[in-house]
Amino acid sequence: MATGRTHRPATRSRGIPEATVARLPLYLRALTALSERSVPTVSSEELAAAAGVNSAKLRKDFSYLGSYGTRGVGYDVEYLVYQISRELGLTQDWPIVMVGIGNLGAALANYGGFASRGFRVAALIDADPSMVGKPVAGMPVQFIDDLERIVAENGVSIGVIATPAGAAQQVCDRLVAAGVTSILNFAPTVLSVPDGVDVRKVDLSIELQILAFHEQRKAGEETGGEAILPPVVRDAAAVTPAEGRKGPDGDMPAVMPA
Amino acid sequence: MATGRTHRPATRSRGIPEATVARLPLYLRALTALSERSVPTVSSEELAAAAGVNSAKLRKDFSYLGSYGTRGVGYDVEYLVYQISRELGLTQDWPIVMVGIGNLGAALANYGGFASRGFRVAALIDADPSMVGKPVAGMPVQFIDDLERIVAENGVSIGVIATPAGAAQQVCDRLVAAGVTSILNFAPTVLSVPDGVDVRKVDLSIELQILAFHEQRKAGEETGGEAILPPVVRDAAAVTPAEGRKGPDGDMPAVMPA
DNA sequence: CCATCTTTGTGCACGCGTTCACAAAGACAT
DNA sequence: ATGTCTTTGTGAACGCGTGCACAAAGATGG
Repeated sequence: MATGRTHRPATRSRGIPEATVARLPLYLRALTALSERSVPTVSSEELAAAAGVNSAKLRKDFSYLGSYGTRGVGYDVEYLVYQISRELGLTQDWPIVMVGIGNLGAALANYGGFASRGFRVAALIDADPSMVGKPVAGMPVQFIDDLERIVAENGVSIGVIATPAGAAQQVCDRLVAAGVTSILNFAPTVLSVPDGVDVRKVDLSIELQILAFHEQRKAGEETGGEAILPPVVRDAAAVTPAEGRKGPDGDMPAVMPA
Repeated sequence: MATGRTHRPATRSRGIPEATVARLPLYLRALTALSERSVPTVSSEELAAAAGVNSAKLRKDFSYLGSYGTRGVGYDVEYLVYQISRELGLTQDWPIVMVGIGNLGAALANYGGFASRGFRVAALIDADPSMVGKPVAGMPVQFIDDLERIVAENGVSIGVIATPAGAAQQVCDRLVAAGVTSILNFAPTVLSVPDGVDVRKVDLSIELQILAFHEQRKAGEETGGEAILPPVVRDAAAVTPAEGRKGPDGDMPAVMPA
């Protein structure tokens, strides 16, 4: 299992930087809102504020796409919407399959943001026979045995995994074998995929843990002026790693199960 | 500051790099799995493989926490689980409130990963009166008017927003005013918060759009050796931005509504 | 046509994060 | 104790992303 290469070499010289690509949807959303209000043009300063980024960063981002602005005026909203949409590949229709129609999967299927921007849910797939046929988001759930057929018949290249962690890798393998080359993973697991397959990962509990870290730091700082030592616990488990290797001693607080 | 002979981690300063913090939950998950299988020690190479990262990166990440490994052996699993948990602030209990109990909010409330690692859902809040009192994930939904009281009584410092986009900023303002200093936002909006408040954002459609970009590039590359021009459309809207500013002309494909 | 004003596009410097490569440190065998 | 072997911890180089600051470009007005 020497796979596991989830990140790409990113040696695209004339490519658009990853960080820029990640912001393009942000700009697109802000521009769409302006478009709906029939705003004809927008300056980098205004658009940057709406997207929550620095204006210099925004201009540099757009410079990778080309010179689409007019100096002294700004950017044409409609034109920019089209250019970014095209760059992101949203001018075409992307059929996607969603595997794992539990609580989260059903919520995602119902989530409007999925279907609204060029993405079309081609099928909902689950491994639970009692789910099969039940309508979710106006669409009958299909059995996982049909996964390969569904992917092939619909030309699906993007899959969404919302299964439990234990099933995710297996589902991933089947999706990849069937021809899917991009995966959005909601299961709390690291997926191994061959080269050429992109995986993006959304993990709810990880985000919370990152917030908790910052929250703890804030709380620790306002306690006093201590700048070096952590605020609280520093006594228990303050042993050297070597001697801490004994066997079944459960003095650690059970922080989590899975 | 580069003293060669400080046996203590003096340069621990106080700042763990953001990128490292974002990976700590990943390591923690892998370590927890090892712990459940009663694996006593693990090498950086093995753990890195399980977490899907480079082993050098993992060692450098751990070096920010201190010298918790044993050369020639590896890391003590239980000890490392405890150290990372403490660093992330997971040894304490974090009460959180979730606002917006629609499809997504209900799914999140039911999602085990939330409650499992030191986080406790203190309250579910919604603005829809018909939702109030209904049990979701074994907990009655409360009305949004009680938001401030709930936050204060439970000492909540972390809030999760799963409302529609239109309501997110308003809810955010109320949470912040009530004392919440960390927000996890699932609504597709840019939130404005005062300094000192952390916001993390999970946007499902943005992730899909990023995947679509890479997917399009893959498709374009395998078409042929064209290296400069984009694969397809290059005729329509190939006008200068200046003259494209006319009024109500809908020749752009309607890519999305909201 | 010229002057002025606005806003873009970008060269440049800087800081962060990643990766390599290796010395130091400890385990283990003899 | 000594040597060998394994694995950590980290110095250093490198590349990417960010933000500043400004010249170029075009609009606008006289």
